[in-house]
Amino acid sequence: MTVSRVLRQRGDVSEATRKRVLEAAKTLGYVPNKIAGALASQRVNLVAVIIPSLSNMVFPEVMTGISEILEETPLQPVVGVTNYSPEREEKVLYEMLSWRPSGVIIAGLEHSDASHAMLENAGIPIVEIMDIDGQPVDAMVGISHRLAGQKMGKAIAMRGYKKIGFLGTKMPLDHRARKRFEGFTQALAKSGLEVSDQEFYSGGSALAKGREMTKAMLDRSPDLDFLYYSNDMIGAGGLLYLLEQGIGIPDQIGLAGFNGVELLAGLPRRLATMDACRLEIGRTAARIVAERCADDTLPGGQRVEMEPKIDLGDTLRPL
Amino acid sequence: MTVSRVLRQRGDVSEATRKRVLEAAKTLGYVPNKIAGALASQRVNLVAVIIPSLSNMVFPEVMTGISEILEETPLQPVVGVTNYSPEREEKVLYEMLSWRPSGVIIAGLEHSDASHAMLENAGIPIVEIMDIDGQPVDAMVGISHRLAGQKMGKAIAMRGYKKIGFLGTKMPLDHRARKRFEGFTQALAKSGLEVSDQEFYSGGSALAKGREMTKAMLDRSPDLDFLYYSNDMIGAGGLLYLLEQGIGIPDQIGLAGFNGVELLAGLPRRLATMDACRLEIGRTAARIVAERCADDTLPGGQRVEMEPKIDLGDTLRPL
DNA sequence: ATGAAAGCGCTAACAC
DNA sequence: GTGTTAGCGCTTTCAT
Repeated sequence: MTVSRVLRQRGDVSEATRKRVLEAAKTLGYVPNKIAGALASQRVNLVAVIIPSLSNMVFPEVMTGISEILEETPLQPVVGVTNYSPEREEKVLYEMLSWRPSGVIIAGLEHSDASHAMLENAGIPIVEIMDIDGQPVDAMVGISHRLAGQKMGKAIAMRGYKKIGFLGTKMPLDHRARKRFEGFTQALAKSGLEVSDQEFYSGGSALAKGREMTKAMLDRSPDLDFLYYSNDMIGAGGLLYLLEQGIGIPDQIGLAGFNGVELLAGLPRRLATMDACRLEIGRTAARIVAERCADDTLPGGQRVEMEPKIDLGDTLRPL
Repeated sequence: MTVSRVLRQRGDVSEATRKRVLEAAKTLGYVPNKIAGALASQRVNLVAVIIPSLSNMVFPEVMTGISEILEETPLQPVVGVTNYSPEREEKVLYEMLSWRPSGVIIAGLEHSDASHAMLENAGIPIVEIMDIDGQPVDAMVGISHRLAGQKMGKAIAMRGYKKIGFLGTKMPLDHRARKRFEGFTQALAKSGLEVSDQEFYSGGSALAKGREMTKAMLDRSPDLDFLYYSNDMIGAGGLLYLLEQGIGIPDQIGLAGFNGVELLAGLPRRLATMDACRLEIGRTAARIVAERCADDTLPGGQRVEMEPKIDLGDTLRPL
């Protein structure tokens, strides 16, 4: 009836009745039932955001970018967390799709067959984020992690480091970390270098792990002159450890991490790192979804590649 | 029809037809429409989780606890973020309630009148988390931040520190930080002490801010012998700064933070802190919601107080 | 064990 | 400008 019209502020309603309705709604504590509304209108202003984790700075920052943009639209983000498990991703995706959201923003390009099928058939804008080394279902926005690894590998080789150690997460399912590593070794190979030692961890405080792993690796391979960490948090742990040991940075040993987490700003020495453009990725993905929801004649398949910028910090020797 | 029965695996369905239905569903790529289901059944397996922020370790950990418990139930968490703004909280709450969730888990005890009214009238289990210094709408689980502040104040006074500085967030809306501060000054007062200097920040990298603020404060008040930080991140920044300056910790200056973030484990010195029981709070809140959803004859009004445990670390002098 | 029918609380399209 | 009506795609209840 008319009530619906005023609550949705559309159509022509006289000022008088609108006032009456609004007042009645307030005194009755009326909260519209979106379920019924959505069913009737075949419209749900929810955007499913599916990410692997909330506990490492990176995805919260992506979320910030997404929320920021969606705030100016009728759309609302709903997050689902997969813990880097394809099975959970499948389940979460299924759950979310069954609410018929207006769009999906999902981290990564690799999904199980079933997830892939769901995304293909959803009939809504799908934006795969973070990574662009692969084939998207629809739109994608991110950086090339392979390139990011290459850039860092090249920067290290150019600076004359020779004996390089790699420290990372033991995450066969973190495809982006894997691609970075691949790019990294590739770039080293071009300069005739290779990774001399490596160590992987899982779980626990990243800062503490970085410290332990660094100690373990240097005890084992004291001749290393560079340590490349797969994320800034373990890199920070390593940095603190080396500083304590009085090891010369960046001459005796150089260091680099990945991510550009703002945490680093407070460290005694600025760790070299590479910005993953997380905020901008979130914003761009949200913008794509918002635009395509607003105008469904728009074509899909957008591909936005961001440029991962290297931040030299103080832990690489000068050229 | 029958299809509904097999998909929901209830009622008596012959094995033969079940097979047929399942097969058909798979080949058609059928995803049930939860909207229609929810409307018809008046049941929505969603739990609204409303928190102020995702970017400081603390709420992700609460989320972990919640997810962990809900995973074993049909319930699913849906998070909304308020950025410590009562207006946004109101909006987020309204949005979420209009989806008729099965329960609400919301951070804090202070809400706008409108939010309060919505919570009271929602007719579903409401669990207010983190804080127990106040009057809950329904259930609450958390710690007493006032007590946490008091405990730390007492510990400091007992150890003979006299000139105490406080460094915290400039967050008039972070009621928990405020209550901790109140408890803290109260405990100091009991020993005839007071906060000699204080400084507040907002925004930016907490680690860097901790460093800057510590420098600023010590430049201004060089005679301070204790610094109490409202969170571990700025505390860690301060610790790193003091260590660099070669200041004797904990003798010349003692330090303490708040939260027990696992980050600390990797620092060169263990910052004294106080555990806020975040994981356990998330778990308990989820358990309450799950139980009450499963059996709606259960009474409400649960009150669970956790014990904030002090962790002496290495930055308080011994008794 | 299966089918039929009546809603759930809205929106959309159409009368008035 | 306002009221009326017919669904939206399920679940539920009641027949068969």
